[in-house]
Amino acid sequence: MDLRRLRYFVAVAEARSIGKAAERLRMAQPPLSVQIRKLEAEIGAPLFRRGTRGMDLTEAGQALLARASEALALAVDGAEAARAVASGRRGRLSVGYMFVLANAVLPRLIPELRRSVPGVDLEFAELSATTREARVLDRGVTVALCMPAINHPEIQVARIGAQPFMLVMPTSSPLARLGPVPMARLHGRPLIALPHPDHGPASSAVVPLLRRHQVVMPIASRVETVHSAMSLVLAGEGLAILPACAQLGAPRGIVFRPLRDVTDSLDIAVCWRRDSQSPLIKTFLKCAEKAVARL
Amino acid sequence: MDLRRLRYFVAVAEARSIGKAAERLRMAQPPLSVQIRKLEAEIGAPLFRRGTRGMDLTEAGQALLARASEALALAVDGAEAARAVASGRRGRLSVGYMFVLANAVLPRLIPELRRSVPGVDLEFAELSATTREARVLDRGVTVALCMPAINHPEIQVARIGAQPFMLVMPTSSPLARLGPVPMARLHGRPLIALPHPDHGPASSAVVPLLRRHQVVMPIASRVETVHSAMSLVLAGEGLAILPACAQLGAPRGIVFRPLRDVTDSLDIAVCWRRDSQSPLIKTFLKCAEKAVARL
DNA sequence: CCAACCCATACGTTTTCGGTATGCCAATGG
DNA sequence: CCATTGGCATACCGAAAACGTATGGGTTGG
Repeated sequence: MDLRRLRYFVAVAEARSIGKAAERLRMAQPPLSVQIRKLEAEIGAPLFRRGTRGMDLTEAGQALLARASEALALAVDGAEAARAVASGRRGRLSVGYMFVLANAVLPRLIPELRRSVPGVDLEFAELSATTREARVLDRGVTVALCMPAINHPEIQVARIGAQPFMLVMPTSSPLARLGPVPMARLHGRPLIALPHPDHGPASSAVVPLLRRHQVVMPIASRVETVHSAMSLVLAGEGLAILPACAQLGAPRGIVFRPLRDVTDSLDIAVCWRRDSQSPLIKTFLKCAEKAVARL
Repeated sequence: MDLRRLRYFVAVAEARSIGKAAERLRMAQPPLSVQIRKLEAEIGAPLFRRGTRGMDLTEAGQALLARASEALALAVDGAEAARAVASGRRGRLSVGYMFVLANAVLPRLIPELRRSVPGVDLEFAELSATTREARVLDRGVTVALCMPAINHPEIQVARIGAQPFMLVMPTSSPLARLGPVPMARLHGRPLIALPHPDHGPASSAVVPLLRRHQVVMPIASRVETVHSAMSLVLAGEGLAILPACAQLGAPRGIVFRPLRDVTDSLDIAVCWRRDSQSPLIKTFLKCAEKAVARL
């Protein structure tokens, strides 16, 4: 069962004549006649009534015609769909994001994406610090919006922005009355720590910052998300040092203050499998840069 | 875009390996590899990710796979459908019937047909004496249930029964009190005549009968259907001589009586185009014979 | 470091397809 | 009534495509 034969068959059925169909197919009449007879032999039944004034479909031919033209359309549509996906006009883009960035970035990013790639099915998935690397590697997500970037040889990273660290405390804290808080004022206070993804669960993203200023903060709790961190801060468990953008998701009763003479920041990055050939990645990158531009 | 390539593609996609797919397709691995690459060249995009442990569909490949397997299924289904129609397991059978036979034959015929050819779309169309020949020739109906048979070189006829002529009159007629009516009693009475289809509108189907018995009946009216004839008989316009089966459709106030010493009858016949290759005709013939058997 | 596995490439053989030439049949027209 | 025309079928040849065998290259696992 050859698709070419079906194409020929449909052409003959529509032209009601082998000669006319051959002309439209830009081929000679005899080989077309041969192909039609071969198709009939393959089916095992005549598909046309040969009249003296052309060809006419038998009922068996009509039954075949309906399916054949549909199959034909599906085949070309399949090819076109594959091309569309390969070119990025259609397809699926699964976006992973870390919760810190959700409030700050997604409201700008999602509409921008929908405008840029209207034919693409978008899917969003929250990533945790512990699973984000695996989700990128196993293609659970096409791209990941991370802070900080993933560090892995198979994963490509594009830095699209950064967020300075800020001090996070309850509104009632005496430090909240200050403007930029001197690092020295933090010495000895309990810290709600987020581990740095690259350095294991016992680490903290702000260890280098504290060490540089010779400030020691005992770690009161270790949490996975900025949200948890802010909850514990609100509960009076301690202070946190979080990227500025977390402020957008902060509950009532929490304030953010800059740290005086501190320029440390966490990178915002787009990460994807180095061997991913999805053409949507560069489009996504543009959208993400735009969304992060004036944070 | 070749259906073979699509078949190969689907096989490789399902086996997730060229080697395995080649085995299932009973061919060597290299040509299959070549065909897949040719398909990718035709599409213009890679359809598989080549890993060291086999092949894996890209998103473009997934988009193609859905359509390709559907197209494949449609192609084989089309072939199967054509075979089914050619063999008579499926298809359409358009049955033409003349009104005289409707009441007597259809109630038996239709259930019998539906049982015999359950996959076939049945269609019934009433035929008039003037158009029945044309409807068979132009394939408006596949078969025609006629009385009498159609007489035409292109039309094949199978006689499946006959109906004797009977005298039709109002219940109030004095002749209705007799048993078999002697032909001589009809002499001079007005006749409601049905034209014989073969002999033009000015003929009558009972001319030979009357002539043989040397009976003359002036023609009061010419009508097209037995129904009209009976209406006029009821209205007192004259007598009619109709095939016995018309009795089943007779209105109240009409009686049928046999004619003494008369064995003339009208054939019931199935008629179809001699060049029609519908396998349903012989099945229909069996059903029609059964339906007519004990009229 | 070698063996196993899997895909890609190369080349010769075979199948199949398309083109040209021609025959056959029926309908049409003088 | 014969010639012409229009349409499909058959025969043969050259070209293209596909298949099989042999072989190379890269990665995984022992």
